[in-house]
Amino acid sequence: MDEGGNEAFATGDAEPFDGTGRRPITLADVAREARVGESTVSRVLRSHGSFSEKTRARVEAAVARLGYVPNRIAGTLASTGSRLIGIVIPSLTNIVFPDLLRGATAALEQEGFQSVIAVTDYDQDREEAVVGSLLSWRPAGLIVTGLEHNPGTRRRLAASGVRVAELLDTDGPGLDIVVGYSNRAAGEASARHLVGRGYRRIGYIGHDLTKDRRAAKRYAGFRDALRETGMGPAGEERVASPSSVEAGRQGLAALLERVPDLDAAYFSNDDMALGGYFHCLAHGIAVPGRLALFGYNGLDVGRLMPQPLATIRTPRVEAGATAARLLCTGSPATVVDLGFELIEGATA
Amino acid sequence: MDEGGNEAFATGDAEPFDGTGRRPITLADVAREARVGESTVSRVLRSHGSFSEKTRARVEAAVARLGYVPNRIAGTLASTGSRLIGIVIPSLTNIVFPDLLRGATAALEQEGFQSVIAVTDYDQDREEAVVGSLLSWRPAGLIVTGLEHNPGTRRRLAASGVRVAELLDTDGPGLDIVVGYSNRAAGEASARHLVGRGYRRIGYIGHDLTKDRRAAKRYAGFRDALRETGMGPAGEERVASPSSVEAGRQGLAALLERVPDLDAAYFSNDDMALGGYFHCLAHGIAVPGRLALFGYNGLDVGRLMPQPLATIRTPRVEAGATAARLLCTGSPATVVDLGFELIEGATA
DNA sequence: GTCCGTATTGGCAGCGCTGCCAATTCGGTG
DNA sequence: CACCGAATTGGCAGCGCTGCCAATACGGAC
Repeated sequence: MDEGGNEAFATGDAEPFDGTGRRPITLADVAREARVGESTVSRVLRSHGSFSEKTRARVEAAVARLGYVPNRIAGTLASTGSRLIGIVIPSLTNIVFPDLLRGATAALEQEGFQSVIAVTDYDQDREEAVVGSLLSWRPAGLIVTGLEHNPGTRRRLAASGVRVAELLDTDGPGLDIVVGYSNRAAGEASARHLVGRGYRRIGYIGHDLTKDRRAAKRYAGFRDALRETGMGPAGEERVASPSSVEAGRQGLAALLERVPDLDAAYFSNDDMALGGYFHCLAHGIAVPGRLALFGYNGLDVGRLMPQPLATIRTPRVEAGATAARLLCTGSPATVVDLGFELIEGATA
Repeated sequence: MDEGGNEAFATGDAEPFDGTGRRPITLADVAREARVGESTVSRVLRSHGSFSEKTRARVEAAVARLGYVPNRIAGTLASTGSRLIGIVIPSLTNIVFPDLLRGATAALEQEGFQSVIAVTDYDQDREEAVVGSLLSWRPAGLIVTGLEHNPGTRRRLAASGVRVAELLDTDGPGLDIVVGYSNRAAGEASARHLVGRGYRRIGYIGHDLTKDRRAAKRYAGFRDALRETGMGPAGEERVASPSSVEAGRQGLAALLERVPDLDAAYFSNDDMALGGYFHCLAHGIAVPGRLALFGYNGLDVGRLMPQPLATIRTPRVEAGATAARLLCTGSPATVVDLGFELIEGATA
């Protein structure tokens, strides 16, 4: 009607009219603006195939002039594989999973992939649901945590044919790619270390092991290694909540109540151990003279305690990065054991 | 072959053959299997439009038989709006951002949306890049952190017409939806609280404020409030690294070296304050008798220290959830100030 | 039994982009 | 100056799904 007389109507074929937020600009608009074919624009934008320098400049100028943003939804649908990787983690509360995410998203970005994340709250049924949800985005790959999945999840993964990387655990058979370390061995190493340092009344303070399978494996390794020495745990306390500083503090308090002559405490992770340390500080319990403390994960906070925490450092960021890289590069199925490092610290 | 005599081969008319990893199953396959039209399948799967109970059952049976997983890429392209929300955070190292993510993804999931996250490392140029990248997924909305963005980011956001929620800061003009609290007011409240408790030689220990704009605003509020009382900070220490327990410990050590008669330390956040607390423990500095400590964020760990940390609790999870909900429901532009809570603790 | 309004249903044209293939252009070569 | 292989380029058919609209079925009211 008025000037130019158009707007939403893509009437003839000559209505670029990017305007101030009307009809979204498409690749066809760019092609018209640059006076080249659509496929040429596509080639230039993806630096794929051949085109002259002059063409590249024309296309780039048109893109800039129109403020064109490619539509990856359309691009993904048209091409074979997507550039998405789904990441499934049990929790965002425990810093180890953001660490894993950090490694994965950094590597993914480098390879030109984007990540979609989902959280299960340590619930296998929720895992099945979010895996289904992620699969509907037709990702190039999926990163999941641990090796334990319910049958529905396994079936969906298998049926989808999507590559899968299972992280942070190598104690058991994997589906495809496995990147991590042995939680069982970590538990054993912790027990042996404590025994080697002369502790004899060693207790365990853990959280809800039915949900956190990797913590359960560490516990099993710890317990079995202790039994091999003929002693076994001097006492155990399982807090019915997820792991946290608070759970560690309460757990140690409760255990000491029941087993006053404990000389060492093995916690299911560093957060719990930090809670235990706070309990000791608050109650004047000398560490490690009266009670030794041992954690798991090797968090920064443990290193900076007045007495550095004895713990096991796990390569979480590296595991995320490695898994991402293997998925992006289409590695064959494999198991990568990144190992762990025992940190002697000063609390045990 | 065996019982029932079907399985993979829906021998219909032309090679359905889902088989074990062959041609992916599409909605058309389901329609053929259920002997209904494609649009009917679509309607049933989305519970949208009308169809008979008998049809629903037929379709659902076919879906189950074939193990069909809808392709959201195609669905999104065909329909108008996507069910994706992009989330841009500066870091995954500081637990406050996973907290924000937690609130947002939980609310998003409830509304049937999925989140795509990107990390900027506190770099505005990287923010511009990741915003561009997220926009190419044509999200229904974007959640970003803070109010400061470079011109390129603002231009892209405006041009895209996508709804935006800016989080964790209300000190300044927003683009669209703003959910958070005043960092400036938090800094002021901290300063007034310390002054009110009788401290007079109050120092500041912070991290790299050129990148972390919200921490800079807290500092400004803190400094200005102190100046109003006529005293101003007794000393300042800026660690050149991101905030961490280590930075707090080193920062306090350095500041005490220069200003030995400090009677209180205000940290840019709880992680830093925890580091400071560890320094005090390690060096026998009585808290708060000899030195008071004040943090920011209200992390769990602070509450569980032998002496609960004096700090300000911020509603991070709620901010994420609120922003997500406002975006999903298409709320008009608005500013939601969630406020904060001063926790007296025992360290100041 | 006929007719009409409503509940269901199917057909098909795109959504914006990529992959394939044919068409055109460009530089030498003989 | 005609000719040939390589480098560029454009056309167009889908990718799998949704939205629109026409077609059909159903269920009383007459």
